Amino acid sequence: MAKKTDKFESDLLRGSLDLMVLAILDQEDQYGYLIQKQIREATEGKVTMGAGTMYPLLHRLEGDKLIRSRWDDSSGRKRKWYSLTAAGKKRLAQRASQWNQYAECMAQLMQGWFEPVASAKKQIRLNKKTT
Amino acid sequence: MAKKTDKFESDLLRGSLDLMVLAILDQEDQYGYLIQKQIREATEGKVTMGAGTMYPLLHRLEGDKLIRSRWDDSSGRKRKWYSLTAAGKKRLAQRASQWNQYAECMAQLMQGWFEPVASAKKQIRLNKKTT
DNA sequence: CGATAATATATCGCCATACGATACATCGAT
DNA sequence: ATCGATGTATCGTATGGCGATATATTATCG
Repeated sequence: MAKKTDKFESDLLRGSLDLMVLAILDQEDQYGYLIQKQIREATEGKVTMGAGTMYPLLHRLEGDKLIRSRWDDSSGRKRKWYSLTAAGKKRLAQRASQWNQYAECMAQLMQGWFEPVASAKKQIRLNKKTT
Repeated sequence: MAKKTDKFESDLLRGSLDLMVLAILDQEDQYGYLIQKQIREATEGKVTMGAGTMYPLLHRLEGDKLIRSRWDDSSGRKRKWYSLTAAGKKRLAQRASQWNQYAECMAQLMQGWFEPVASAKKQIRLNKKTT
């Protein structure tokens, strides 16, 4: 019914949004609002995380000690900055590998329905090793 | 907590199990129990769909007119065979394309954390076009 | 022949989580 | 003063995968 051609269904995002956030925080520290923006821009608006998804997720990750937060209002604005913990980095590696395997499984089952993922081939930069 | 290294978390499956089933039914008609088996074997046990997931999903797809069922007990066993409808084929194309795009988005965001998906490169068979 | 496992479908309650709505506070610009 | 953007937070709802459970039939093995 909903004719939203340019946005993914939430069930597709489920179970990988945490991975996205972890990956973004691995690059550099961010605060929630920025992460939202980053995801939106990096995916050309195809993946959007509302605040109602973002903040609970961040709290969950912090509760699991995968990320750590600190308030900073030195720039006028009060912002809660998050950074990856060691456990977070480890989890990121796990989840990235898992996602990768899952994508392979899908490829296996979706033979004939897959177009080659051009970007995935070109933009791989193995500057970090998974596990 | 759960140390299931060789099985994916259910949230990862969420939103793509229907796609799997659709893709399998596109190849040939199947009944539930068989689909379960197919998915399990095609993914080397890494993706397993319990009956409590399978049948409700099948019912949902049928309710949406994406698949059609017919009982057959000519082989001794009573089996409910499912086949794709025209709407189902269309949906499959949509969802496959969507998955593909999503995988690209992930690749975008996960730069440096992706290993090359070897199988995805080799086993692509573009015998059908998406959209 | 009786017991057990595999086949086959179905449903129920639980629970995690993505979402929209809403709230609230601050800052810059008009 | 007002308004929009920034920034964080929480609540209720809906969805759907999961384990447990039920039920029936068939095949197998002792």
